[in-house]
Parts: sequence; C-alpha cells; structure tokens
Amino acid sequence: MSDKIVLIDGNSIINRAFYGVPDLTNSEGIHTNAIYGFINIMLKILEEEQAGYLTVAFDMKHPTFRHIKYPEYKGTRKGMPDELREQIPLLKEVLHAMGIRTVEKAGYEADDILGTIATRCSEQGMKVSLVSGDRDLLQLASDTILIRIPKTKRGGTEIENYNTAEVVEKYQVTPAQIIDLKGLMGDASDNIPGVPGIGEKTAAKILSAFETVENAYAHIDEVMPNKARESLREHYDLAVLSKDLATIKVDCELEYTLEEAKMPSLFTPEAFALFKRFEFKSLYNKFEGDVSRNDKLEEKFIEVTSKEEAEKIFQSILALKEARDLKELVTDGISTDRVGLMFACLEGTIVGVAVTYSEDTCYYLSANEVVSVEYILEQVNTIIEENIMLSAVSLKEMLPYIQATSTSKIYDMGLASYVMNPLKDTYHYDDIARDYLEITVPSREELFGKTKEKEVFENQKEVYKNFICYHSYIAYLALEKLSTQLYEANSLELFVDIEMPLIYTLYDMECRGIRVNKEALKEYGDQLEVRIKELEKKIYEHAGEEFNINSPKQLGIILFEKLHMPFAKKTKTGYSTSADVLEKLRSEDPVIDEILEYRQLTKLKSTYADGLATYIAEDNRIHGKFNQTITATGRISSTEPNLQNIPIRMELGRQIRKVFIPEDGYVFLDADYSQIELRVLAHMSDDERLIEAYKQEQDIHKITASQVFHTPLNEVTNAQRSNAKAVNFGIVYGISSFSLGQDLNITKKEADVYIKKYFETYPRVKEFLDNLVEEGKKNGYVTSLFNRRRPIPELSSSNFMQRSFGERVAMNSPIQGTAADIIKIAMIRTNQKLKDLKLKSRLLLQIHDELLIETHKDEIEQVANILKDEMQGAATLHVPLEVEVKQGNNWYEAK
DNA sequence: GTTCTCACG
DNA sequence: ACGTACGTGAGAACT
Repeated sequence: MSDKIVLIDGNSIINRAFYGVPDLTNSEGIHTNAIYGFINIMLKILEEEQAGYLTVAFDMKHPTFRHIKYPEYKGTRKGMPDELREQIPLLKEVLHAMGIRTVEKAGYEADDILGTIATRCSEQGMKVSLVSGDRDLLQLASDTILIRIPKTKRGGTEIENYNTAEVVEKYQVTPAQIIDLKGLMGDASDNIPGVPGIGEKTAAKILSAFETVENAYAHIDEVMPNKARESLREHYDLAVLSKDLATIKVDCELEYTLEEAKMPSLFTPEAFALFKRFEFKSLYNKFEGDVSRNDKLEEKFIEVTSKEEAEKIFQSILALKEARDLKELVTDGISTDRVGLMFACLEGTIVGVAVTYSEDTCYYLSANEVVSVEYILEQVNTIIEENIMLSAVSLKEMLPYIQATSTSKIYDMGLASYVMNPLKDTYHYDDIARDYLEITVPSREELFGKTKEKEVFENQKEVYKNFICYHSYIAYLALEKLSTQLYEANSLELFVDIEMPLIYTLYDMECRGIRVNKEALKEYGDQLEVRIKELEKKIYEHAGEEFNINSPKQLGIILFEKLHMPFAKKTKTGYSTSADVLEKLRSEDPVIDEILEYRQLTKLKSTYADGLATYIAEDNRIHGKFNQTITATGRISSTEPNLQNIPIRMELGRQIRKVFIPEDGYVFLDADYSQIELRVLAHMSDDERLIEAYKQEQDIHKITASQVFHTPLNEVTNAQRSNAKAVNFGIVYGISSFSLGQDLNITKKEADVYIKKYFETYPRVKEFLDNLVEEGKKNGYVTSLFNRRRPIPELSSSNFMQRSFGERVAMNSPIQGTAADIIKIAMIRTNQKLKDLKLKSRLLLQIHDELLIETHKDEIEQVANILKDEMQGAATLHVPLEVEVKQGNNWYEAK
C-alpha cells in the first residue's frame, strides 16, 4: 500500500464541476452535473495518483464559526444556486456508497480540515495530494504536499500542480507567504478585502522585500511605491484581517484516523445503484461486469422441465384466490394471491414462460417436448379466465399470445410506473426494481451486452432464463408497491380505469393497421421527385455552384456569406436557416422561395412518400405503434411510423392523405373534438364568461375578440379574430408576452395589452393559471382533471429560463393532460362498443383530438352516432364537448 | 450520438 | 437582464 494520500476539497470541487459541466438532469429531474463532474475529476486524479488513502472534506458552517466576527466579509457570500445545493447531499451519498471517508465538522471549512490532515500526514512522512479549486490552499504547498487545481477546459480536465517551487515560480512568494499575499491583494472570489490599491504585482514586490505583512508595516516608511505605502499605512488593520481570513488552520481537532481513509474499492454495488439512478452511463463500465448482479435473487429463479413439476406449478396457481378489485385490495392490504408473468419469446414464438407467485421463487418453464408451448398457453389462458391476478412489465407485447381482454385482471407495472412519473425515458424491469423496490438488478444491456437475444437464448441459457425471470419476479413484487403508491397519489383510478384498458384498445389499433394505396404513394413520390430536380437546378444556378441544400451549414454559408443576405441569425453551430428566418428573406432573392419549396418537397418525399412506403406490410396496411409511456402530459405518441403528423396544413402535403384508404366495402369516419383544450380550460377555470361563450356554441375566437377588443360581435374583423385566436392558443401554452408578440408580429408591449385585456375578460382563467403555478411550486407537480400527475422539477430552478419553462408547463400540462384523459376514455368506450355490438368497424388512429374509424358501409350512421356519443360523453364538463364527424373514401376526404 | 429542421395536435 | 410558446417523431447532416 502506497503511503500517499489524496485529499479533496469537496465544496470547492463540486462547485467547479457545477460551473464546468453543462446542466444535466436524470429522467427524474434531479440535477446531476456537479456530481458527475466531481466524480470524473476524482477518478481522473485517483487513476494518476495510485494513492493508498483518500479523504474528502466538506464545509460545515456553524453559528460559532470563527469568521462570524467579520460578517461583512465572509457572511455576505452569495448563496449557491439551489441546483447545486441539492447535489451536495447526493454527492455525499455517492461517496459513501463508494466507501470513501468524508470529513466535516461544525464550524470548520473544508480547507481547515484538509490543512490539518495534510499537515499531520506530511509530518508522518507521507506524500499528500491536495485537490481544490481554491488557491488559498497554495499556502500549504511543500515538497511533500502537492496542491492540485483542476481546470475544466473544453474537451476535458487539466490539472495545475504546485509544490513549493511552482508556487514561487508563479507567484514570486513562498507558500507560507501566500497568506501575506492575500492579506495585501485580497481575493474577490473569497470576499477577502485586501489593501485597496495593492494588486498582485505590488504585493509580490513588497513581500520580496519584507517577507510578511507585519514586517512591511514595521518598516512602513521604506515600503514602495508611495501609493501602496500610504494605503497600507491607512489600511493595515484590513491587511491583518485579510491575512487572518486567508489563513488555513492546520490544528483542527479532528477524530480522524488514517485507517478509515484507506483507499476503498470504490466501484461497489451500492455505488452502481446510485450511478444508475443518476444515469451516469459513461461510468457504468468502471464496474466489474457482474457487480450489479443480484446473485441472491437469481438463486430464486428455478428452471422447470418436467411435465409433473409444470402441472404442480399451474395447480398451485389455480388454487390462488380470484382477484378482487385492485382499488379495494389496496385499502384492505394487497393479497399475495397474484402471479408475476413473463413470456420468453423469440421472433414471435414463445419459447418459455416465467411465473412468480411467492417472493421465494420464480419458476422458469422452458418449452420442450413434454412441456409444450400449447400446454403453457392453455394453462396461462386458464389462469386469466379464472380471474387470478396477474402482473406483467409490458403487457401490450404479451397480448399476441394470450387471450386477455380489458376486463382481465392483469396489471402492467411499466405503465403503472409511467403513471407515477411520466418523465422517465424507460420503464423496464430494472427501472421498476430500482425506483419502487429499491433493489438493483442487471438491465438487459448488462445481461446481454451487444449479443443478440437469439444468440443469448442459444448460447447462454442461464443468462436468458434470468432475463425472463427478472421480469416476472419484479412484476410480482412491484404490484403491491406501485398500486399502493398510485392510491396514495390519487392516481389509482386513472391507472385501473383508463390506462390499463387503453392497452387493449391500442393493441387492437396496431393489429388492425391502416390501409395504404401503394401505387398512389409511389406516384406521389415520383411527382415530388420531378419538381425537386427542377428546383435543385434553379437553386444551383442562383447560387452559382452546386452544394447540399439540405445541409444547414452549407446553405448558411451560401446565403449569408456568398450572397450576403441580411438578418443572419446564429444558432450554436452556425447560421440559422429555419423557415421563419428564410421567410423574412423572401423579398431579397427569388432563390429563397425555391429553397423553401425545396425544403418542403424533400421533407414530403423523404419522411412521407419514401418513409411511409417502408412500413407497408404484406396486407397493404401500415401497422404503426402507439406508445403509452412516452409523453410528459399523458398523450399517446405514435412511431414506426408516426401517424400523428401526416401533413394537412399545406395543400400539397395534405394530398398524401389520399393514399390512406379504407378496406373495400368500408369508408372512413373521422371525428374531431372542437377546441377541446380551450373547453377544458373553461371547465377547469370555471370562468363564467368563458363557459357562457361556449354554451352559445359559437365561434370562440370571435367571441373572445369581441370581448377583448370591446367590439360588437358582428363587427369583429378577421384580424381581430385571428389575434384573439393566437391569444387563446397562447393561454393554453402558458402565455408570455414576448412569444405572443413574436407570433403576432407585434411588440411585447402590445402583446402585454392583449393578455391583460384577455385576463380582464376572463378573470377566473388568470386566477386558475396562477393557482396552477403556485400549486406546482408547492407540491412539485400539477395534476389533470383525472389526477394524472406531471412533476415539474424546473419550478424550483434558480435559473430564470428554466423556472419560466416550469411555469408554462404548470399552466399547460393540466389542460393538455385532461384533454388526453378525455380522448383516452372515448377511445376505450368506442372500441368496446364496436366490439360489444359485434360491428365490423374498427378504430384505426388517434391524433390527440381526433379518432379515425374504418367503418363498414352498413354501419355508417350507427358508428357515427357511437363516435359522437362516446366522445362527447367521455367527460361531463361545465361546457359541452363538441365533436364533428366527417366521412370520406380516403383520409383526405374525411377531414 | 447530437443538431437542425419540419411534420402534426 | 435573462430569452421562450405546450406536446411529440423522423430524416439528414455532421461530429
């Protein structure tokens, strides 16, 4: 063991890290940049040093703090930002998890503690490396004490190193004289005043002549230059005070032994758990491959191969009590009668199943000659039929294999985690285990690495078994915890009555898919191609050279440097060439119009014409995915492909909707909520005037214009109406006069007047929005009408921009979230009704406030009524929900 | 993998 | 003084 010790000034380094590393937050919204930066600096130093001992010291202020007698200096230090403050206890947690000795003592700053330890160690003949961002520490430098000051530079950390010689070279004074230097020149960053008029150069000169502040004063008449002499004469007390402030204690009484500071193993399972929570992905590989493996858990995963054993297991499961309502169970205490379920599945075929029905064991049944897939499925379906409670991690993916309906007693723990906190990126079994069970299990990535699932299955049977069993076991355990927490958050009904049934609706929609006219899509793409080629040629001619028009970088250079266009707006990396910038340049050069058109057409071609074509399946339909755990507000999202952003605003783009066609013998019915978000706002704010406006069932923007601009309804101009419309939108988004002004091309002041008038017209809306922000700040989250929570960590940010964002989110999320809740209810009911009535018509798409149904020609009127009734009746608000249903032979016609 | 741009509600 | 609309997903370019 080396007799070298590394000492770290915790406060100083975390402070450096905070300002040196760009803002990072994990998906819970916890700020992590300072912790991340600290750990990186520390690991870099430890790697270099190969020391035998390590200690991190922290400040701990105390009422009897020795500097309290000079409150005007040390006491007025600006408070640190909340984002940093919050990270300090978390950093300590990380350090302790890594086994690192930390020291803090009431009344001492970290540098006093470090000074003391460094001196003690040095006296024992050890080598000391003292890491701090604070140059005060340089007074401790010696031939055995190395002061290391990290600098965060672009592309990494560089460290300045100081023994005695380096201090002398850089400051022209000995380490011991550093305090005299500070006494004379002061230190603005540390609130040390120094002597006015004496800077670094003069101070060094004086000290080289007189060595100390006291000695200089004793020979005050000899001090040069004149200005410094007079200032020192007058401010000698200040110099002494400053010197005292700068002096680091080396004789603190500490209960500290070297034994405790022995270099720990650092990369422990506990540390790994925290690194995972903070999402320090680049540091995962520092841990030994299986540090995160929960071997004790894996001992509970039992593989079963014989038919007898399999039968016994299923019998035990079928002997469990029938499931009761989850809501009742939560208040009564959750029954242990439940089964965690996970299928092992390769290329659409089941190869096994894992079931857990006690916390002691998870059984893995690998399909084989005796325990066949058919047998397994039959048994699982019986369990479902018998109403035994099941818990899974990602139910939608299991639905192809089981016969479950929205009334089955199966609960999805991934979805439950989403309802608890919709801000996370993933809701895998390891996330659930970490967030709700406080246990660390290896993720898929850690188990499989880059090996394909099939290869793991074939070559690493044990790993594959564990992977499946973790799902089952975690699902089993999590049901109790998550349903309790959902209940406590008041969100259990949302989960049970809306989110869970919706899984089945979305699954139905995905299976059904939407029919596409392949040939028409091809034709559409070809037409675009022709026009794109023409535009390309023209643009090259105007530019005088060929370049990649799709490259913002190249385009920016052509426009703003070669053609000298005005209004160049910069982005981080270069010129902005976005549509709104180009829009302002249209009068400058005809090439701008061509570029705008080119952009539009290439977008249509690549994303839609070509993009959609790759998703057309054998049945000539596109089976996109609807994701239920993506958005922060509760909306669903659509991927592979995104069917929620098919063009409509521009005619040319809109044409693409003609390729979406119904099955032969069917038509499309498309039903749209009219201004659902504004209606939700009217309801939630309970503003009489807004409610009244909606009850009149008239043009809301016009009514708003009439009231905001004090104009009789029939005299409202188009311009007034469109301004009012923009204000209405702004309100829903969490308005600011700046953005409204930008949107309407008016000044911030004028926009302010609009907003003021709007709020005068609808005073309860103002009250409502203010209350949301306040509620968000108080609770850390806001809620929709159906108790969907959205945490808003940004609201407690000290950064103006982030906090403002949080405020807008607080105003928008309950509105957007409630609208999302409502249409989800409508979807479930509509889909259910179509099934119950055994209709041929099927729900295909949801586009946030719109549902598209492929309707059999015999069912048009009936389905139109169902759609309208279920959508309008999904919620009873203080204002009516209006729905418009249209019919067409393609999606273009139906809108 | 990140950035820019743009399609939708 | 700060520097914005809220919520998404995809393709292309570039690092």
